[in-house]
Amino acid sequence: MYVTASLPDVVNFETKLTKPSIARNRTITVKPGKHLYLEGDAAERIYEVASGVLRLTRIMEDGRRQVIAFGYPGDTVGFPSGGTYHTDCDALEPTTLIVHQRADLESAKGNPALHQRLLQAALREISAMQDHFLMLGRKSSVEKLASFLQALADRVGEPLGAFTQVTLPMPRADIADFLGLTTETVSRTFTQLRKSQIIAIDHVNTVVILKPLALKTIATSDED
Amino acid sequence: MYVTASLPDVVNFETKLTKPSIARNRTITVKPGKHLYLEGDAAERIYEVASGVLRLTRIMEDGRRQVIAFGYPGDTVGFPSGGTYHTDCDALEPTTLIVHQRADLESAKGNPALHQRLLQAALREISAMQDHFLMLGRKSSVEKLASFLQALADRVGEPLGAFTQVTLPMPRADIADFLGLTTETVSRTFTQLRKSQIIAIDHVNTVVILKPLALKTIATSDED
DNA sequence: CGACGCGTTGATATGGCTCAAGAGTGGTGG
DNA sequence: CCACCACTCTTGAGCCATATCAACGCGTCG
Repeated sequence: MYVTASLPDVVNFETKLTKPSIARNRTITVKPGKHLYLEGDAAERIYEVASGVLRLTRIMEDGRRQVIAFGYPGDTVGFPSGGTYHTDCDALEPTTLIVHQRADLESAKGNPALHQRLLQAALREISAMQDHFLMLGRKSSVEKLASFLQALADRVGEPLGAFTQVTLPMPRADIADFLGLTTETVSRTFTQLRKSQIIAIDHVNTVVILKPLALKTIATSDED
Repeated sequence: MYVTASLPDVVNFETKLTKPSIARNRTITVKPGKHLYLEGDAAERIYEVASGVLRLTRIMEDGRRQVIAFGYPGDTVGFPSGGTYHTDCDALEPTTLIVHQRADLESAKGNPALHQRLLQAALREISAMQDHFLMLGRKSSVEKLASFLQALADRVGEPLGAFTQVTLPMPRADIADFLGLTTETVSRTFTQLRKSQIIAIDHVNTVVILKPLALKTIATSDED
C-alpha cells in the first residue's frame, strides 16, 4: 500500500558478533531505497545505525508525507508500540545496522547492559522529538532550515579549512517533509541563506557553513 | 525565567500506598496553575496521572510556546533524558498523580513489573508523538482541530443522549499552541465546525459531537 | 542525444496570522 | 444582588509567509 519495495530482498544478513557485552547481535546492510520495515509490521527487531543514514516516514492516504526523523550513526530506530512499527523506514544510502531483539529492550533478563542502552536510546528519542515539535509548530521556514543545518553540523559536520561542511544525503523533498515545508520553499530558503553569505552550496548536497554564529542565531532565535 | 510559580509549594505529598505490585509509590496532588516540574529540573520522578489533566509545554526565549502534550488519566509524564526534564509541566485542573522513582524506569532491579509498565508507557509515548508530527507538519487547521476533538472524544468522551460530549479543560490558547495555530484560528475553526453542524458548543469548554462520522472523516482525510 | 529526475526560480493564490474591536464569562466587592 | 472589572473568546479586515502552479536548467543515464 505505501511502497513498492518487496520485503524479502530488503536485507542481507551477516552473522557477525560485535562487542562481547552486546553479544548475539547481527549486522545487516540496507541499500538505498530499500525498506527496513513498514508501518504496521510486527516489530521484532530494533536497529542501531552503525553507518549510513535512514529515513523514517509516515504517509497519509492522500500522499501527504511527514519525515519523522533521519537515522544517523548512533541513532536507534524501530521502537515498537503495541508490537508493531509506527513508521516506514528505508535507507538513504548504504546503511549498516546492528540488530537487536525487541526482547532486549522490553526485558532486562537477557542482557542488562544492552537493555539499559536501548532504554536510554528510547528516552533520548522522546527528548529529541519534543525539540522537533517546537520546530514544526512554531518556527518560520528560515528558522527551520537553520535549525536543521545546525543540528546536522553539530552531529556530522566535517571541518573544511576554517569552516564546517555538511553533506546532505537526502533530497530537498525529504528536508521539506521533515520540516513541514514544500520543496520550493526549502529551495528558496537555501538560496536566501546562501545570498546572505551564511552558507555556501558546493554541490547540491554539500553545504559549507560560512557564518556559524549567524546560523546559530537564526536557528535559536527562539530556543528556550 | 519561564514561570511565576515557586517550586516549594507546588506539591502536597501524601504517604499512601497503592497496589502491592506497585508498592512504595506515593500520590501527590497538583493544583491548577502549579508546576509539577520545569524544563531543566533534575528528573528524579516519573508521574502517572490518576485524575485531572496536565499540560506539558516547551517555551522559546521570545515567548513562542508549544504545548507538547496534555496528560490525561493513564498517561505517564516526566520521562528523563540526560537526567533532566525537557518540558515544563503544570496542571490544568486539580490533578492527582502516582509518583514513581526514576530508578524504577531505568532499572529493573527494584520492581520488574513497574519497570515494565513505565517502559511500555515510554514506548507508547514515542508512538503518540509520531502521530502528532503528522498533525503539526501536514494538516490544515480544520484537520488539526477535528483530529484533536476526535482524540479527546475517543479518550475521555462522555455519552450525552445519542451524542458524545467532550469537556475541554484547557483554554483556546493551549489548543492553539498544541496544534501550531493561533487562538483566533482555533476559534474560527470551532465556529466553522459548529456552523456545519458537526459539533455544538454548549458552554465554551463543552463540545458535543453531532456528526461523529463527519468529524472522523475530516480528522483522517489523511490518516495512513 | 534525448529523457527523466531533481533543483531552482518566477508569478500568483491563499490559509492562517496580525491587529483591532466587541461579546461572553466569571469573580469580587459594595 | 448588582455593578464593575479582568480575562477569554469571537469576529472582522487586511496582510504576509508559504503553498501552488508553471517554466526552465542541469546533471545523469540509457
